[in-house]
Amino acid sequence: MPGGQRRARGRPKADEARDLRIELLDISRRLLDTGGASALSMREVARQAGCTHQAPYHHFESREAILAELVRLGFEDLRLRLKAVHDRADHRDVEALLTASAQTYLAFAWANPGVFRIMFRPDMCRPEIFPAVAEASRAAHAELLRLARFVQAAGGAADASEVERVDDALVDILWAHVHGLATLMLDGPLAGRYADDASRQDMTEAVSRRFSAMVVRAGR
Amino acid sequence: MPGGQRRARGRPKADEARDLRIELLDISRRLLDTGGASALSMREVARQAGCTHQAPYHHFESREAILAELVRLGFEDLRLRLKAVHDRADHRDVEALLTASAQTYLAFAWANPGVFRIMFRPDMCRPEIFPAVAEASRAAHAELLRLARFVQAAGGAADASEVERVDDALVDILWAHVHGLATLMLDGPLAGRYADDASRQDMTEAVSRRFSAMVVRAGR
DNA sequence: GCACTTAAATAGACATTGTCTAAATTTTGC
DNA sequence: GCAAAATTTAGACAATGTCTATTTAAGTGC
Repeated sequence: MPGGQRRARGRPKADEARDLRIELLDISRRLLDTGGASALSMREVARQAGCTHQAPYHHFESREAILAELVRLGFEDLRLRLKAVHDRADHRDVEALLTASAQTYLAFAWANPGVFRIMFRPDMCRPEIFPAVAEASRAAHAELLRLARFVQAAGGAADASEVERVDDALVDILWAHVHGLATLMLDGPLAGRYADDASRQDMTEAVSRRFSAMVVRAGR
Repeated sequence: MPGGQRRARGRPKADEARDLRIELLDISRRLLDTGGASALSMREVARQAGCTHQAPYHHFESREAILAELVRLGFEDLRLRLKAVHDRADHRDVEALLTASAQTYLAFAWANPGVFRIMFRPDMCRPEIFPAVAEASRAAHAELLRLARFVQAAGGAADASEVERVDDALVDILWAHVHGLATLMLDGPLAGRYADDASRQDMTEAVSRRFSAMVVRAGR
């Protein structure tokens, strides 16, 4: 028991209260970013939060529940970012919309590497056990479907709202592109090339532009 | 100690010898496929192999070393598959070559889901600690670079061997596409659509074809 | 204002895990 | 035939996830 004043045994008094839940999430995110999923241990989180190893259990049912909440928030964040791009965009320029969306996806992955890495790993936080995660994932996916509809409409020169049957292959191609790029940028053989912020910006822009042009040209 | 005859304490006699190393790898692969990385514990492997929890340490330095070997073999397998496609292909039809390569990548991921999932996770088996893994990864990457060279040559109507400066953005797009698709097929929102073998075949073929056509058309 | 419930934390225990060290037994090289 | 290497069992340890029990403070109904 080195120096640090021992916390009282029961519920803390009102004036020394804090939102441990938020703190735990922040610490977990940091651990995930710097050391990967294996670095996020319940006890390490507790240690960094300055509480006993059991305190977190009052706020989260289990270690997996912490991951689940982070993933849920991650999908929600991603969805909002994509939605913002969509809402602000000039819908007549589908190529620009596509480019901006791709860059947004990549920016999200870069800003939240730890969470991004587990967002698509059902073994890390099982969607059947955490339905809120599944729902958030669906919602983010829906945002991408909306984008695909616009791309399709641009190809067929129709209005986006009139596109009924979404072209699955196109959606797959779009999603796979950004997702694959994000993965490779973080952990793959491209990691080195995306080291500093400036070059990463350049790269993601170049690739996104090139890809969008390809897709739109193919649609015509 | 239920029924099962206890193994002798020292080195086993020659007639009851077995290649424990191979057995451990097989068991590990199975655990990885069915339960994810967290299901692969040193002790569970040992249990399934019918030895004590320390026996595996003679064949692998650590748990991570087992993962490293599986990943190394995975990259080697992937490289050989891609090389086989390349060597057998009609190089005048770049679009077909591209489609076949993409399908090969997806087929590999589908056949080795457990290993594939950790092949691009440097936190699971650190390349700086296992240089053989880094090398195998580089070699597989090189195979993809070769493919990109052909695609570029087709665009410029030049010979593949004359392509000097490889177009980074193009390589990124190619790799990202197949990698993203594989990830989403295994764990992402596309997982459901790729449930049975037949539909998966159809899907991967359709998407690969569509994508290849896009890329080749953009090159012209 | 007081009893009761709920909230939020500490404390201790347990099984499981990765890995270290030691010991045992067999095969192999000379 | 004997020392060295190979292959295994056995026991110990610290760290982890989580269970139960306990303690104290905050809210709630009468």
